[in-house]
Amino acid sequence: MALAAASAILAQQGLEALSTRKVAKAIGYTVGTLYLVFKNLDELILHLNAATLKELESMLKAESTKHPRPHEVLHGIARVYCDYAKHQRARWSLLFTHQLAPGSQVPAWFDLMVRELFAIIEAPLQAIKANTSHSERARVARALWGGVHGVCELALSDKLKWGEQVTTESVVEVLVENFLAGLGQH
Amino acid sequence: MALAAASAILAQQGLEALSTRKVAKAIGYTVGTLYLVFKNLDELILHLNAATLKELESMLKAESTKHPRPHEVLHGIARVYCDYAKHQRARWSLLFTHQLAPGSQVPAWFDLMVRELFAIIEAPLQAIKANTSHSERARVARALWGGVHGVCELALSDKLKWGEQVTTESVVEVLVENFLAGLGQH
DNA sequence: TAAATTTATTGAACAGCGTTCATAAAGTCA
DNA sequence: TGACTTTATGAACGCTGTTCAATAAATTTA
Repeated sequence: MALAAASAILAQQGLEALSTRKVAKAIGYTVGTLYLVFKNLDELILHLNAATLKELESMLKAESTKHPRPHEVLHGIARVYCDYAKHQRARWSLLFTHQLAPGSQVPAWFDLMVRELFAIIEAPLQAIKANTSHSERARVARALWGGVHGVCELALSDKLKWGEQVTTESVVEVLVENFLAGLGQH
Repeated sequence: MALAAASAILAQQGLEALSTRKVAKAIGYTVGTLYLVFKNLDELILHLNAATLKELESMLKAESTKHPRPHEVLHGIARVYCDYAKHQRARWSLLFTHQLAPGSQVPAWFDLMVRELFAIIEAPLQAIKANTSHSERARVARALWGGVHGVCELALSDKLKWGEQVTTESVVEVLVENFLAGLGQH
């Protein structure tokens, strides 16, 4: 209930509007009660982020099966990723904006979810470049995905300051296209 | 004074610790006075970000002159960018974390600074691929830089979940290397 | 110099935030 | 019914951004 309410607040009122009191009120309880379910707001956000990761994962996996060739798979999931970021802006932002308190670290099960997401990208990369070491494949996947993510982030927050005929999709396209072309060359 | 104090707070106590009261106290004034200088916290941050952009610009420009070949220039400034992000974490984060209130938009002089930063990246790209249209060059520069930025961001906030032998620099290296290789191919 | 006016500064106030905790209500079992 | 456990409350604390009438200081005018 709390997670659904939080998700709704994010969708309707944005990142900044998310607060324990609003979530509590939305589900008909008081703040104190919410703190019996979640240790603190960070933990609530963590679980919300987990749900977001799950959603993203299923969407990317679905897209993966649509294309026969690995290049198309990567272009496809990049596009899906951008779309998700655009349409679920606040929820997506929360994934990255949220930085946990210094000292504490993300639980292992969350780490695992992230790794599984990266596995979706590593698979077609493996198909493009076979016989690469595990760490090399991880490096390439993270370079590509960090890249796609960065373009989405800057584009959505309007920080790339491009002209009008330049769209987010076309920039992501350029990034993936050139990266994969370069990858095939080596 | 206020900007210097804010910068110090960011460096010593991190992003979250930045508040109008702390800045005011640090310069020996009360909150009210600070609001006579800046309309609100957003405006203070805007000016702080402008200073950050200036600093970044001069560092990237300095690095640009160090290398004769455009490939080396781009690798060099990518490295400088990562270093800056790593060592001035909070200030750098503030550049991107900070999202202005809905409706209002960044002033024109700030936009111009961003465009000038991108010009530093567009120059070596122009050398690599001459005879490309203005908008195409803008697209390529933003794809590359969005990418480098994304890798830095995810790496610094520890969200890429790679193994231990994978460093931030090596991932950025992979991204730039492959992108430029692909660019040369087309 | 004295008064008038402008400028600079204050500090209290408001609403909201995350978080805690003694208190109270509701449910369970003997 | 009484004892015990679970569930929920709401007031409180210290923090946040922001505003604004009141005050102090500096400057200008008479």
